Amino acid sequence: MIEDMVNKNITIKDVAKLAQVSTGTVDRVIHNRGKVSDKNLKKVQAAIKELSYSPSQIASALSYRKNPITIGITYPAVDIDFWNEIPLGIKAARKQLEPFGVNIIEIPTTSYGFAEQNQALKKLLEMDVNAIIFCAVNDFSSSAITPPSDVPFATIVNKTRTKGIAFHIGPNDFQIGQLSAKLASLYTCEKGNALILSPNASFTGTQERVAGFISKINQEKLGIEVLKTENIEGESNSEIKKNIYEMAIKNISNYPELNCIYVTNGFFSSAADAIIDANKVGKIKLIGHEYTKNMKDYLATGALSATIYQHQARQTYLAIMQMFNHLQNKQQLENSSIQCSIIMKETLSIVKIGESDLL
Amino acid sequence: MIEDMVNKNITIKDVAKLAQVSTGTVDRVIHNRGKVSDKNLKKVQAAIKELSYSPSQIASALSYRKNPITIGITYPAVDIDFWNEIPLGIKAARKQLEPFGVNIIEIPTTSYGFAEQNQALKKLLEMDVNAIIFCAVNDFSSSAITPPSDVPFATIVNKTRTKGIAFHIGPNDFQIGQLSAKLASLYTCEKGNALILSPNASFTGTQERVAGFISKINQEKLGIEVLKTENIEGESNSEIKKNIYEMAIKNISNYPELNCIYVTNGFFSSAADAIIDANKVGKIKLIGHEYTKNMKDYLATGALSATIYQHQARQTYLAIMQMFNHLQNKQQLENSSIQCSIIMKETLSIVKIGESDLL
DNA sequence: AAAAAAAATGTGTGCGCACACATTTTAGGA
DNA sequence: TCCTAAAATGTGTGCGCACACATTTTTTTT
Repeated sequence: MIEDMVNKNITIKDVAKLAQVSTGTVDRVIHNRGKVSDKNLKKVQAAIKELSYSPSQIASALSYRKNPITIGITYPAVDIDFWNEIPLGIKAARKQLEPFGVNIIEIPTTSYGFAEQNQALKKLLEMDVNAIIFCAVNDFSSSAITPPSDVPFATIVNKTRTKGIAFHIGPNDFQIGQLSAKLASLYTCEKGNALILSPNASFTGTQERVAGFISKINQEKLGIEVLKTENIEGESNSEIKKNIYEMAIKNISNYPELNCIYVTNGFFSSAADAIIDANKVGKIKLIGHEYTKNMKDYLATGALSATIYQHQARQTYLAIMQMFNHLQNKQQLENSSIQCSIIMKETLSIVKIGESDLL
Repeated sequence: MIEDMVNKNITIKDVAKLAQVSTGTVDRVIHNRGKVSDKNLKKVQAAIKELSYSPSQIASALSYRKNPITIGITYPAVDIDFWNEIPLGIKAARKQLEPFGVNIIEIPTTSYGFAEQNQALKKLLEMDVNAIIFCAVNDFSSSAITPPSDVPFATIVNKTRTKGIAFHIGPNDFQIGQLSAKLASLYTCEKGNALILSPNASFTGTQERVAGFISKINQEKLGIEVLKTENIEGESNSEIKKNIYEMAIKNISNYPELNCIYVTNGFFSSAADAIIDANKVGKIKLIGHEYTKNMKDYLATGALSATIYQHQARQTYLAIMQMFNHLQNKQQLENSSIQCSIIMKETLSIVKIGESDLL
């Protein structure tokens, strides 16, 4: 009774003693290394249960330093604010895991192409990483990308239908599409005539958002009519931006009643420019996605009303941390959706961005 | 050159070797234990810098287990959803820090009273805690509560003007008051006639929120007129709720043009009930604060439009973690504001609540 | 100048685990 | 039954640090 009060740490030794075996045997049981007789296996398992023993993470980590864990991550290093956040998450995870002797290898790709992504994956596997985090963009259910079978493989940002994925962390794009519709409704006082501009419309996330947006409108009396939906593609970012701008200008003049534009990703600024140039600031409400460095002015003037931000740095950080906990402490892997934030003029200083965003 | 490639861990031994002293001396320098000659002090500091050495957290933690860190926390265990979240944050921190041998002692108080809070503080100090987290409610600038001088003392939830506080983590109440005003404006299409109900109006946070709300309206053309501001007090929660309800009913009948109620804390449900009973659902928009278990129905029917939630569990968790990092790794302490979330029908499944909210 | 006190410095052990390696036990074959 | 291979079990070392304690050096006192 009194001994119970003394919060003595249960160690592998205690287990060994109770099970009447050596610490080596206990170790073998814990790590499923085999080479243990049935009799002792059961005794040790019983002892572990009775003492409710769990290995000390730090002692374990200290010991592991001899052959450290390596986690690989690949992502598109396309120079827009969206992707620039990924390395911030990596940096934070690296800092936190460095004392644990964890090695994080990052291989950025210069494009969204499957070929380059596959090459990056191959490189990581050649470097004998213990796990891989993959920034998904296109849905590669077509098996353009094949997750390795021997190494845990997780995705962030965009969900895919591919088999063999250990876990996924990302936004629920359908729901944030619905939320976008609600914001559009609020900003237009339930009298909205909306244009949907969908850049990179082939990406899974984009499609989900549009679906969510439409579904919400049909499902509830939000007072929004979608006048037109434009899918916008382009070879380069600048081309996409140009096309968005032109498409916005065109539709603004085509539809005098237009009072709302929904841009389904982080390219909203081109639409904002169009609204400004068409002298429609305040008259046309713009709803978009993500956080960009230059959005502050757009918010201040009202050229942009609100965006929904998916905290990419946090996604990255969480994925790495979960992978680490899995490798080191055998924690189970599970999908989780990331919490998204509404960014408006009034929340700009409340929402945490990028690195400041991790906890 | 080639040696640089081998990512050898720099240890205290390497530092000792370079500085031509023993590891014991290096240890003394690192921990400011004194008893080191000036000459050696400088040599060691130089060596640490040259090797850019930083102690291994895990090895340190393992060693510390001999006399573990204890963190004390006290909070009002008043049985409302708001305060019920604090223990969730404690639980999560405890789980994460348990392998580090950290002890977390919690002393709930049954009231908001200074007397009981002081008693809890005293108890914690008697138990030789290494740090204290204090859930502030009233501003105790009047020195009703005196932070101990020898133990780091942090506050969460409400900011106070008291001296000697190591750091504070909490919402920026003025800003969320401003955001509330914006939401009120959006939901009333810039044609708002608002009633402010301010329960526990003596609390710092409440006052700040009202100030933010009013300031935002005056500062921008939000199209809201505040018809009346009611400060509501009461001896018990049930009395406060009753008073809110009655005050709402009274004002609803007094002001036929009333179409918006702002409740400055988590007691919004009484106002929602009043709106329902007055048959004004949809006509009067209700903006409140925090998350409560029963809010889902209010949101679904439209009796409640939106609240702003301050993630109390996360505040608690972050405060404990920061304190731990300070004690164990000498990390510097700093104030930080918590990210708040807008809760509306459309975000209910996106926002993370309570325990699920920590990362 | 020797003795005593104080300051500075060095040494060694344990924290709990992982894993290589040594030793013992058991099973299999002659 | 004895010998050998295989299976099972036990032992010991290092991971990097904190801290008690032992030892050495310097300063002060007589």
